[in-house]
Amino acid sequence: MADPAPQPPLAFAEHDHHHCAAGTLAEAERLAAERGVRLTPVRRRALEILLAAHRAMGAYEVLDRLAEDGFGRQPPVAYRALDFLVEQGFAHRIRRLNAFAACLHPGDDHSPAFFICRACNQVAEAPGAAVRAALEGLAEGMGFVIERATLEAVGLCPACRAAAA
Amino acid sequence: MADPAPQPPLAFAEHDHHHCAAGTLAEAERLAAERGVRLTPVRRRALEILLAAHRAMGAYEVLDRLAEDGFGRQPPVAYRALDFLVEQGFAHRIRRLNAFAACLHPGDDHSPAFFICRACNQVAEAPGAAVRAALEGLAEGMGFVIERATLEAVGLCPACRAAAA
DNA sequence: TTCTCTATGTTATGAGGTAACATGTCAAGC
DNA sequence: GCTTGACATGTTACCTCATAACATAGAGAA
Repeated sequence: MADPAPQPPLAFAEHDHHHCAAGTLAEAERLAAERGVRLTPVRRRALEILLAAHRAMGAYEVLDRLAEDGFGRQPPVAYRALDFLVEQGFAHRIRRLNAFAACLHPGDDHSPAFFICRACNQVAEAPGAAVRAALEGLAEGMGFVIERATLEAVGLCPACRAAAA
Repeated sequence: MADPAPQPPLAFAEHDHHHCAAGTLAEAERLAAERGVRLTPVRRRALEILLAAHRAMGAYEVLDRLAEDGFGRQPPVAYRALDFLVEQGFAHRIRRLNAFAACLHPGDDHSPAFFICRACNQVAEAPGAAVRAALEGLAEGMGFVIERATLEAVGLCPACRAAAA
């Protein structure tokens, strides 16, 4: 997975990353306690890794970091932690990239849309309510009941578009 | 890939399948000629297989059928044919299923949305223009330029919903 | 304490996907 | 009619992603 550009901002807009990561982690802890699920060391560490990277990461990449920290080095270790995070809405799976990314708004609206820059691989998360509504409109017409939706766009982020021009 | 239900209809509505398959194949041939690209035997056969199955199929499953018909039995044989079909808009890739499905409206609007029934694995294709527009709205706000979009919903089709109730 | 449920760790294997190179085929131009 | 170049097909070999199945260990309830 190439990573040529020097870390363009996440929502394609500058922000204080350390602050947002710490806040999100705290929020995840609060939600886990509230829901009676356990944010165990591996799970917590996996979330920290995703938050620190601030980009989509493959499961095996997360696994390597976990192994460095003394956790198991077999694939299920990473997949289990990541699956937990996704179930709880603390992370998202980006199917187009076979990768995972920390969720920046745990607890909110959970049909986010993703914008994936094909040049720098950055992923931006946007509230997908409007898109979801449009999809629901189609579904109703055919009697289909939506449970989960994958909304992913591939293209160029502002920075890479400027660089390419 | 389980296939428990007895082939519910594609757009979740009854229709003459042989007719729609033949028509789509003819249309694909016409478009290929018009565009100056070659719908060679493997490619044509791959499309026939997808049309006949009338559901999403994994690349290796398509490969098995191609091999039975005397084509190569190595993965690239299937992937190349399928990639061609996707490029030309004769088929779609369903990321959620790691699978491919014939397009029923080659030549039309090509940002279709897919509805995947988790019970019977049927996939319905719907014109995604409205959904696409909503996504464009989000993208504009952040200066992102969309090139391709993946719009996939997982849920229950009318038949399976009725069966489950 | 003991039982049970959940989480972690390991082995092994399945499924999806591609790079690189050799061979074949067809049509355009000499 | 031969050559050449572009594109298509076939093969080997390999990579990445993902999960099934089973063993072990901790945490919390009775």
